[in-house]
Amino acid sequence: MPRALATKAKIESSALKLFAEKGVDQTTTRDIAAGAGISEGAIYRHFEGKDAMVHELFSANYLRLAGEIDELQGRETGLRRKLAAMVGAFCVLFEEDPDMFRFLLLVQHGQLQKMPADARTPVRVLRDVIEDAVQRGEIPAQDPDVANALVFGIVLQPALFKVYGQIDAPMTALSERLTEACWLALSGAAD
Amino acid sequence: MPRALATKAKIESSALKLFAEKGVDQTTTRDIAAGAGISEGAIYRHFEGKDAMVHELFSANYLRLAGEIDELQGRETGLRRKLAAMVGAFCVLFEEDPDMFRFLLLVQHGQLQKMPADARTPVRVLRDVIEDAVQRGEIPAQDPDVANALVFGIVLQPALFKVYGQIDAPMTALSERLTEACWLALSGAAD
DNA sequence: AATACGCAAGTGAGTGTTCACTTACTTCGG
DNA sequence: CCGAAGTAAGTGAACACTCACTTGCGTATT
Repeated sequence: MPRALATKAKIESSALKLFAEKGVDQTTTRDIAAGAGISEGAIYRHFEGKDAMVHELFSANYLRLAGEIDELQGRETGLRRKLAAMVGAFCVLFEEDPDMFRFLLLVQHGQLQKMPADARTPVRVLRDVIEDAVQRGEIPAQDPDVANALVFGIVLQPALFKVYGQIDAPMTALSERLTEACWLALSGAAD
Repeated sequence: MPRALATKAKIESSALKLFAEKGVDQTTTRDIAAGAGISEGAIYRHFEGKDAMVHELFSANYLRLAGEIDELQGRETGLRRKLAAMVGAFCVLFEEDPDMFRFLLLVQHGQLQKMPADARTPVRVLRDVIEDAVQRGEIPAQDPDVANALVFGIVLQPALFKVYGQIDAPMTALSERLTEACWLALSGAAD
């Protein structure tokens, strides 16, 4: 890896960790530099500023997550199997890098609006899957945005509880339970 | 209302609105004073500081919410009816004061840890209801924390989507749909 | 193969601004 | 008339960002 990219990666990893730990506003550029083992000024060789850094970090990780979920979902047929694949992937990724999810959950409030309207986000990926399932008659007709929210809630809230230490079990152990809950919530719609 | 209480209420309402709109860190004590129509110094006659104000605001509203939900739940018998009462109350309260919920959702990350461990929070209220239902054999035995997370996710995520403008329908219109989803998620447990 | 050159990367001591909070003083109400 | 409530101009600290300078690396030249 070229020197520049290596440094940028060190900055990103330090920032992500600190942001997840203390929040963006409580993390200073000094902290980030110290964590990365470089000087404060060096940050500005790689990022336009702190805000741009947060946005870049959010956008890259959020879209990558969408891509991975979309990829896995595309390999399966039928809503039930697609759900299992997506939920399973989310759980594995969460266990692999909890800091990243904590960061995404933490800053989403401010960042979601800054995403281009046509961006392929996790929200859009899931929405498409649900609309397709309705079209095929796999689940009853229902408001796709509400259905979307139900699935997101069922998956994200346990992750949040895990972050807060309110759930001990690893997310991967909950994968099937969550998939089943999503399936029931979507098939039992009386909309 | 005595003058002092009236002023404090004006400060609280201004702060809550601004916090919900721009986030705590992007809201200055100046903004709050301007919104309340008083001088900046006056804030410090009523609050120890900004941090204390945030905590007070969070804690009071969070516990009041728990109290109201608990009250309503206590009047019903059977998990199904208790869920309907709690979800319904949440939806009505959300419509009445969306800023407050946006505020609670926004600052919870930082504030939840500061709550005393024995505080009667919404999380505890719901947990008790679920454990009781398991005890009575109304739903299968299951991890109460996971069950808790499912219900919270099913109710909160649609509210979040509403805050983000991703759902148009008023929360009150979703009340029954959400109650049903909670019920299905809890009864269909294969834990 | 050795040297010189140019530029990207890195440094760290500023710098100006913003902001929470203070203080000395005034006004109001019972 | 006294104490609580309110004011407005500070004050100091923190912080994102800059700038003048140095270091290190790839490449071209001899």
